[in-house]
Amino acid sequence: MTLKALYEHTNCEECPIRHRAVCAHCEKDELEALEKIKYYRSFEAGQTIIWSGDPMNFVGSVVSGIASLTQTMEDGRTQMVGLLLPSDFVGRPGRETAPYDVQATTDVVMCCFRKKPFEEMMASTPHIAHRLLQMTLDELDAAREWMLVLGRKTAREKIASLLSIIARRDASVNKTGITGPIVFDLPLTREAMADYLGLTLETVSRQISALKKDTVITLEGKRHVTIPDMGRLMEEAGDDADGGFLV
Amino acid sequence: MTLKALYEHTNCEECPIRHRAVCAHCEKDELEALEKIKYYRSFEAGQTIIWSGDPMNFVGSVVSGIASLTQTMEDGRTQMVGLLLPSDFVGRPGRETAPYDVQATTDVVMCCFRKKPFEEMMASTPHIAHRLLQMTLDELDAAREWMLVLGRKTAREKIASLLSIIARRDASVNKTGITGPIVFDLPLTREAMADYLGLTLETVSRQISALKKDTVITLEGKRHVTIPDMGRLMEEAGDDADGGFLV
DNA sequence: CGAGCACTTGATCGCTTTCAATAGCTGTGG
DNA sequence: CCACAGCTATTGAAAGCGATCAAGTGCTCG
Repeated sequence: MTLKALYEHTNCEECPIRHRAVCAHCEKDELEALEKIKYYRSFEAGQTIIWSGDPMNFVGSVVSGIASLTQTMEDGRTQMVGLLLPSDFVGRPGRETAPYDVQATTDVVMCCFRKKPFEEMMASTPHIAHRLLQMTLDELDAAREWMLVLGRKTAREKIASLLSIIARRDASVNKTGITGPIVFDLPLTREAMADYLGLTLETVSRQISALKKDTVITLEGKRHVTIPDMGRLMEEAGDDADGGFLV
Repeated sequence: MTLKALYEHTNCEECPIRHRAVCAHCEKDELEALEKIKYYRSFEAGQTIIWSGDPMNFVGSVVSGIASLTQTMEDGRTQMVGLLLPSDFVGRPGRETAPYDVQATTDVVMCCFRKKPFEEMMASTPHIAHRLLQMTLDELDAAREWMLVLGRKTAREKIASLLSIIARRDASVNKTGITGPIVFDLPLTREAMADYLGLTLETVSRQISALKKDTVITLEGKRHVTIPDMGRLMEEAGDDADGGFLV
């Protein structure tokens, strides 16, 4: 697999997620120890990385691409409960089986560690445990933010909220200022957006069309989005346009 | 305040949440250090413990009673994003201002630490940091479980889910077996349940009446609930009655 | 050119909300 | 002791939003 080969010999110092991942606070010697037990795996878009209920032999970080955590009810209803971006961590030290499906939404490369050695490292390396705590607290905040979206926002507000999150992340990665138009590609299908937002894909499609008609967004093709006025989008999301960027 | 006096001199060894709270893994000497910086505060039902946006001077554990984390939109829509039971932790080390309102749902007693000394303790006491990581991961799981409820379940299933959670917790606290009827008092008003479930209080009331009519539950007064058949309730919640108790 | 997939759009249905009236309970004061 | 305010909860009727069912578009790939 070409992607895998691409990452096979990357060393941690040059890793694109070095400063944000679970290893962010590690000293040089700690990094070397991690380097010895890490390995890369790549997954194609659509592939299931881990099945809910299966034993988890490894933990790891998303290096590139987007993965999702999904819960499914017996009758097939599904809800996405997490969106994993580069640097996000997968797996819970100490847990035996996976509680959710983990799926590659785009092509994904992960930096993996077998669970046992990683747990041992964690016990002896406070920097890793501390960083993991920080990241988990951030994820908890994000999950709670999303509970407000799921529980109380209208379909239109839900779409605007999702677009605003993706736009903000993109602006922060690309160091684009928050003035002027923001342009990005949607990394999710309509169906994935629906699973994230607790909607049907038809409703997602309709609301995107409506936002387009009202010039809150512009579309080229199905996925390429332009946000002419970020403040406007955040109003549509029901967020306070002032406070929103502090997140 | 009498409640406060009641807890003023409690020592940690006898503390009812000793084995579950953030201090659970502490050794005797670590506990003594914590003991020196702790203090108790009590709050009456309905009181706001912390206002969203306010500086957080302390962190702490719920000793008794129930508190809730709530987010509010500008137009007044509110969503509960966390239910804090005894032993649950409030506050995030390293954070300056509170992201949510924390409200006392019943009378509440908290074991508090000023933030600064607690952060210092945490840095020097891996047992505390490790326990906090565990607890945060558990909360994250609970939040994600709730995202499925909010995003994909019907009103009836939402109510059944909430009742089943409360019933399970009660059964585990009281060491009641899971066979035979379960009896408990609802600690939440209809409005609080609605805020938790992303519903209106009218819908909550209607669905409770419906579950009563269908003998899934029995009510004495407005709050005293009997669950004759837990398996039945879990079916109504849309959960797998087999797997559900493993949580 | 046709199959397959992602997406859009239309029409209708039904669940939850909204608006509104009422009941039951508790505490207060004449 | 009763009247009444204030609160929580229930119930009814109507409206609205998103789901469901269904058809059709546009694109890519064999």
